[in-house]
Amino acid sequence: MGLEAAPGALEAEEIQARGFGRVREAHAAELLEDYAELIDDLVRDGGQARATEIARRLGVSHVTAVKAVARLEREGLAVSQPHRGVKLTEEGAALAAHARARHRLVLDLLLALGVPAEDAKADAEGIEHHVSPATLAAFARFLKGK
Amino acid sequence: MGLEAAPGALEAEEIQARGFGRVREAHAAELLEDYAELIDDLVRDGGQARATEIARRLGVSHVTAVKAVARLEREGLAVSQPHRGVKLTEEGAALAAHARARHRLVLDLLLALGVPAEDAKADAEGIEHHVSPATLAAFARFLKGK
DNA sequence: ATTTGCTTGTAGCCAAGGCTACATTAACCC
DNA sequence: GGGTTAATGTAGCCTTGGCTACAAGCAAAT
Repeated sequence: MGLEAAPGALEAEEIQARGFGRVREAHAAELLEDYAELIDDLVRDGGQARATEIARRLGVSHVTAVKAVARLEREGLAVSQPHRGVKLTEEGAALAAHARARHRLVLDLLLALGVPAEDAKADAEGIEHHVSPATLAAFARFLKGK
Repeated sequence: MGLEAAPGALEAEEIQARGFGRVREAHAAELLEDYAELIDDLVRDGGQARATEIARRLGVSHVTAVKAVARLEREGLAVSQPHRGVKLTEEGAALAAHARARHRLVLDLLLALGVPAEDAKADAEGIEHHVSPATLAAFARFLKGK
């Protein structure tokens, strides 16, 4: 593979495969982003992000939340002390900020296109993780030019 | 939970949790959709959908593709004979048609918003699975009114 | 200071979606 | 027909993201 004739068709297939690969990577990243974003939210308007609270907001068991937090720590995005909640590191906060901005933009776009608020909120949650910078830029352009 | 005061805040949290739950469900469904769509493609313009070819297009090992096909069969979406390729059942074909239409619409929307073709293709692959009927309808409306 | 109750932690399970390495089977070309 | 090559299948492993059930810790009320 790689040095054949008929480059058109082959390229298209490779782009397709790459696309799927990208989706798989996005999935791996999205959990971290969701957790980071939520922790940031909780700290902002509560001062603390407790595992139980995180679990409740995400609709998962506390164990799942704790495991996810452990993963955040492993990746250097958060720190937590046993009974004193979770805090984001600088890197984690940056990730959260980025995710939040993207989320906001996606949501605004959906609303601008006339999607009902509830659906827009729910869909934005899923869509945001699959929006490349190029697409995000296009969204921003559209919203500005409106 | 459920009978407290301050219904506003609680409701918002529940909507959030529901949104995340929806995303998780979408993930479980999307693999099936991707495979169904691809199999449909391959059968259309090749007559056959072989496991190896599916694997190549998706950028995964043949084993992974075979396992996914087995899951499609388990769910009644496809049938396959050992060395004679995979075919979609009626239900599988319906799923594929639905996924294809949605995919097309998402892609068209991205293109209409000025996203470069390559990025649009890659992003559509990820976004399509998180677009609710309401959002899809809004996309269609926008494209028509353009 | 004890009890009671919420929050954390631990153990052990499951399915999905990946992989590599090895075995088998079909197909095609002499 | 026999052999080579490519497609399938099988075994066994890993990680993620879920779960339940049980154990331990902290805090607050009596």
